[in-house]
Amino acid sequence: MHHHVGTQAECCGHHGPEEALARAEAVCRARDLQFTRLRRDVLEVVASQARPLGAYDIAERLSASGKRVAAVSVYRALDFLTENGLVHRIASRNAFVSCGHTHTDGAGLVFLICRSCGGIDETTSPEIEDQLGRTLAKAGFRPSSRILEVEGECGACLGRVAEG
Amino acid sequence: MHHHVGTQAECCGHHGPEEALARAEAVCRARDLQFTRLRRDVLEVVASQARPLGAYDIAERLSASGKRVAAVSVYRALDFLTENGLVHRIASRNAFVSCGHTHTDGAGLVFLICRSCGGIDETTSPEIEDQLGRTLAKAGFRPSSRILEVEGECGACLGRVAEG
DNA sequence: CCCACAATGTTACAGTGTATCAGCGCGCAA
DNA sequence: TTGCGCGCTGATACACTGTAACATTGTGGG
Repeated sequence: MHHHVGTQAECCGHHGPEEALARAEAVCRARDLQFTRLRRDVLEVVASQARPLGAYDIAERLSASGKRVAAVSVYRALDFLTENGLVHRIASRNAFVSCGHTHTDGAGLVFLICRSCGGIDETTSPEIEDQLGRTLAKAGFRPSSRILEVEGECGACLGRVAEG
Repeated sequence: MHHHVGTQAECCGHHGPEEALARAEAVCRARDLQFTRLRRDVLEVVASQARPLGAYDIAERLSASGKRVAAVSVYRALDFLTENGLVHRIASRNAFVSCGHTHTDGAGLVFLICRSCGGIDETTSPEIEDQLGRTLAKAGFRPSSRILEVEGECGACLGRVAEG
């Protein structure tokens, strides 16, 4: 399950950076790819937040620790990470989140973005995938990729309001 | 039905500008809103294409007929049109298409974007909506808006390749 | 050591979207 | 008719997002 309270009072499901880094290392070792310092740092920053971060935001955070990191470098690292399913781009926000799944293959993801806390949760639904497949087949359309992003209020924020 | 061949050899379902303009006029009259010249022109340009157009692209086309139209004006018109469900923004492309439905309320839309011809088709699926609703309820998430965009190959382009 | 190649640094620039303020048009009240 | 208010448009400037091009560094294999 990807619903558990994080260590930083986040309101949405969120895996910490350790888990993301471990998975990234494993993936890169398996595929014989370089998990370089920059890529590691970018992933760490992204995974440290439950909400999606913009590339320039990431660059700023990385630059805060002395050595300046240009946005273009961040973009390259993000390209690498997204290609390998370690982070996802949120089209409706021009921002990035670390992937919270031990990756099957990148299909079937649903992103739940909370308007109140800005947090993002990632889930999958075979049923939706099924129905979408049927709908596409009926339309004679062969899909190669898709995005499904929902904006609203997450359970934690709804509960918080209810309590007052 | 929103699947019919347009008059300009488009490959995807596409309603011409006349229909879009007529609907826009009706909507604005009903809601007591101003369907100004600029808004009309922007909608006409957007509706004349089966593929999504960028705001700057629209501005260029409008400027072609003598009088220069700045991008900012186009954005304002697009804001108006999207707020009233007359055009939709395609997040994965940073572009806009005219709405092909007599609008229920804006929910449940699925956009099919063809990689080959660049055309876009708009459809709805109550079944997907159902499943999505269930998935969100299970996650304790209250949705306020959503986007579902699929990229791939449309039927016409698949057929064209098959024939050779 | 040297070479090939991948990754990063740096600068410049293109594309997308917004803030701000000024001018314009039009209805409406005095 | 004049003046006012208000929404729309024009125009400039700017912020944010993303990419191209080329130099430099690092890394691994001959």
